[in-house]
Amino acid sequence: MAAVDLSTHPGHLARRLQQAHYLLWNTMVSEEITSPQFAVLNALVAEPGLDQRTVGERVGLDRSTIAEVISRLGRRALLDKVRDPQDGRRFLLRLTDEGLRVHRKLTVRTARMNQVFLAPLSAAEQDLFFDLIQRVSDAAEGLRNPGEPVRAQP
Amino acid sequence: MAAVDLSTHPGHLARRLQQAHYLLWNTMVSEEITSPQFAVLNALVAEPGLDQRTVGERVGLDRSTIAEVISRLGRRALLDKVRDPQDGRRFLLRLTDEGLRVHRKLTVRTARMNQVFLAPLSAAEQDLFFDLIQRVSDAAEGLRNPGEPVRAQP
DNA sequence: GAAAATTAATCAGTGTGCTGATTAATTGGA
DNA sequence: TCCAATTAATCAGCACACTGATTAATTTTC
Repeated sequence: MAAVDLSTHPGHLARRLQQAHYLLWNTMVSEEITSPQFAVLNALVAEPGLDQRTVGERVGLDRSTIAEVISRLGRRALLDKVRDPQDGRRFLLRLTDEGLRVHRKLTVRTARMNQVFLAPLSAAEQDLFFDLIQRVSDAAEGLRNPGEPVRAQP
Repeated sequence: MAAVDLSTHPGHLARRLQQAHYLLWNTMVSEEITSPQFAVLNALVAEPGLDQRTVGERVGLDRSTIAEVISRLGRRALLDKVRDPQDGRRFLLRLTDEGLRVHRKLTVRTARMNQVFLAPLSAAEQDLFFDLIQRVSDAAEGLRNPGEPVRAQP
């Protein structure tokens, strides 16, 4: 009888939070385009012509996952993939007109969904929510690459 | 040029948080047993003899996912699966001695990992972190089944 | 300028997570 | 009692997510 209370385990809470979000996304935003796919579209709106690896970096997806996400978006004709003439290893990515249109539409719906999702928190609590999660994520991310300290001492 | 700032999108933050957790789990807890697998072991320590569906309910995994997780734990001989003689549809689940041993070992390591993961937050902030995430998750969960209000009026 | 190191993308393999359809067993009602 | 509804589990199909190995192109180094 040495069971643990999972409600004090951040990993468990993170998974539950993502599930809750997935649910709401599906009902309020889109059943075709997923949240990571929207993140990729958004990155390419901000910086058209990025290569695949860099897009992955921007949205926090590894090389394999980003490849699949991009191939799906390509299949739906939401983006174009062109070999970089300067560097034959790279593919340069750019949204199609349809991709831009979808991004615009989902931006509106996503904003509405976020409001509903965060409605149980006051404005001050919402800020705190972002801040706390971001600090924990950043710190864990920092443990990954010990070669790049957050602040180097002289 | 209508790109959005993803750092104010709870879904994006939830995904990043889970990634960060996954990373730390792998290095500090186990490369074989995943966090959801540990959650299942933990549920069966708390309530031995549960059926598959109920375990899924306890840890927040749907019928398909819980089936695969359990089949993996069974393959590793961490739990036993026996037909319920009372109800031939159910399988009753119970940890093996090895399953108990693994749960004990991982409980210690998980506690250590959680400390490291939450280290960037003060004790008060950690409480807040749990509270905010839980409230958002619970509220979204509540939107799912409108037939079960949180508090019924008499 | 050719060999070595690096880098972008892909592939194979594993695991989580969801939905819709199906199968098998149990329960409830006419 | 028998037929209908419900329920537990499985299966097929899709999508995300990571690692390690491979391939192809570029850059570095000697």
